[in-house]
Amino acid sequence: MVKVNERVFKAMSDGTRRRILELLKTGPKTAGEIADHFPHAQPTISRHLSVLKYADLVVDRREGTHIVYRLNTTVLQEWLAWLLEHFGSDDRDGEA
Amino acid sequence: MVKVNERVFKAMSDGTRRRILELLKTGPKTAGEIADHFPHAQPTISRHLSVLKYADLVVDRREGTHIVYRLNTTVLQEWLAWLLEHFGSDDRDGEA
DNA sequence: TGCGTATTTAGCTATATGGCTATAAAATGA
DNA sequence: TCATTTTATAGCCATATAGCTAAATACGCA
Repeated sequence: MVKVNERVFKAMSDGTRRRILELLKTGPKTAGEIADHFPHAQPTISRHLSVLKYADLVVDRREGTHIVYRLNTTVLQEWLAWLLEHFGSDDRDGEA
Repeated sequence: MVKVNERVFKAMSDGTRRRILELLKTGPKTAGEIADHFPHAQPTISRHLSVLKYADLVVDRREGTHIVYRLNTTVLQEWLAWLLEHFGSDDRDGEA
């Protein structure tokens, strides 16, 4: 069983996926709207979305014909917190 | 020309390399000392070190027979800052 | 049911990655 | 110079990744 954290690192290691996440920061978007922002074929973006979903970084919900993706802010923030905990500079006040 | 940031993401996407960085947080180590901490063959660790070096996350210095690796704290911190800027939660005070 | 739209899945290719063993290279000391 | 130690490089293999096109699936509506 792969830890979520590991999947998040893999998901974040691709520039297109990071740009998808940044795009989703502006609000939920359908798969098609997302694909329109990138120079790749639509199935390519679909695959990126599934990687992001596997990492739990995004959540999808069907709405009629469309599938709407939105950021899973919680996982993203938890990942950032993990990073800071492990690699953040230790020059703060209450450092144990 | 690949941006450093991109290389950092790639470098960080591997668990062994992240553990090498965590190890180096405890202070500089020779390549051999680092390799001793992992269940992989020495050349495998050497390759991981070169990936970290390519991302500028570590710096090496020859000391006689040994090669001492140390964290490049600056790049790591700048990467974290970039991450926070792009993906950090915006629910802080002075948000523009 | 049948059609059109939206999206995913399948299947392919090319390249990248991470592991290994064997070998090379650099420094030291006899 | 030669042997020893330390580390890197070369070369190989298996798997993963990212891209594509073509086909399948899901839904809404006539």
